[in-house]
Amino acid sequence: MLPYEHIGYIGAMTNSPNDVTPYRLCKADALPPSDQHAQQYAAVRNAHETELLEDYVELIADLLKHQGEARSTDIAARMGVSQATVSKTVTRLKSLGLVSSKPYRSLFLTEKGEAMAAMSHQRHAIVLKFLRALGVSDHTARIDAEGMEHHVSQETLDIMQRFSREQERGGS
Amino acid sequence: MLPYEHIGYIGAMTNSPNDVTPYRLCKADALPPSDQHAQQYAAVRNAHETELLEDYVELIADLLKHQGEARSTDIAARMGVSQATVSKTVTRLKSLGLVSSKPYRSLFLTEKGEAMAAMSHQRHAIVLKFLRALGVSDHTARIDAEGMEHHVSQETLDIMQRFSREQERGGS
DNA sequence: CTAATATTTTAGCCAAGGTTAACTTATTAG
DNA sequence: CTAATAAGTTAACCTTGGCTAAAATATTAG
Ligand SMILES: [Mn+2]
Ligand SMILES: [Mn+2]
Ligand SMILES: [Mn+2]
Ligand SMILES: [Mn+2]
Repeated sequence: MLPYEHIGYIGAMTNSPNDVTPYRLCKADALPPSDQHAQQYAAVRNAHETELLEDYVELIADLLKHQGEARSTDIAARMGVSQATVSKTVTRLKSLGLVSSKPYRSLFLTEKGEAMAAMSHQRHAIVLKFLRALGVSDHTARIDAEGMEHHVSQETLDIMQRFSREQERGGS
Repeated sequence: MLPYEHIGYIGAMTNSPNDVTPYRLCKADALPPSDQHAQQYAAVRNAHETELLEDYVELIADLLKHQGEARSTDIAARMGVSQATVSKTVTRLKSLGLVSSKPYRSLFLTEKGEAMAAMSHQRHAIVLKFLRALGVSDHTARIDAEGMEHHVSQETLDIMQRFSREQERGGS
């Protein structure tokens, strides 16, 4: 399958009345049709809604696994925010049925929370491994993966995984 | 340079008193040191602050280039939000010195706005091209790029660009 | 020129995610 | 056991980025 099959939108419909744009001028970087463009931004807004929740449950799962318990003071330190912020977000996580806890006590994940944590963790790992396989330094890969992970579709994840696997074999 | 040099954090310092985690159990996916971990999240929060601004100036530049003017009604349609939302965000862009306009008239970019738009556009283009070169479908690549672009460091961008270039030559 | 329509702005609302400061509860030292 | 310290919560505040409904301005049709 060849890349660059759909470059630009030469034949795309445009409903603006003053569409006198000469065909030749905007070759490869014309605007996508309005509705598709809107879909792109909507997908990003969508990702933003769950981003923080995913990071929290992932971190809580990691702390439970590696430290035995997930205290909100650790979360605050690891996230680099105040404890008050953690407290409020945890309240939200509880109201969403992702986390359970008694006041002043350690945190736990619900079934739903564990499911989300597992998926987030796997996705995070795939992206991180891919970036390292690409040749990105560990430090940078970790930073980029933390943000990118929330904006990578399943299709791209599959391709990233395949790439890492091939790299692993054929890697010099 | 071999990948997977720094896997995990076996030798990392941990200051938690109840650190009885057996060495063998958490091999490849131990938690990074607290301060580095916090840096990751801080970088993401940082990106979130400019994300929308970047998308706006980029879109405004695109509209100016392809349609001759940037009306807030077009922005609203392309972003998939209400005109009121656009109006408010444009007020913010103006207060940040990125956009200029007279009331009820079309929008323009300041020098600063154009600079930001140029950088954002280039970064966006690199990410999109990279995803297509990887083999991701055009539709998915556009969606993923719209979100990923804001979380990709210069180091990774350089590597993506090199990858796309090599793909272009050796591509079957 | 006037009336209808389209565009832009404003006002009032909301949720998320951050802050500091003050308070409450747990844990630890003596 | 009590006092000091650590951890967690709550209250009050802020900015961002959404929304709807209403008002103001521009543009277009007749
Ligand atoms: Mn993650
Ligand atoms: Mn993340
Ligand atoms: Mn962009
Ligand atoms: Mn974007």
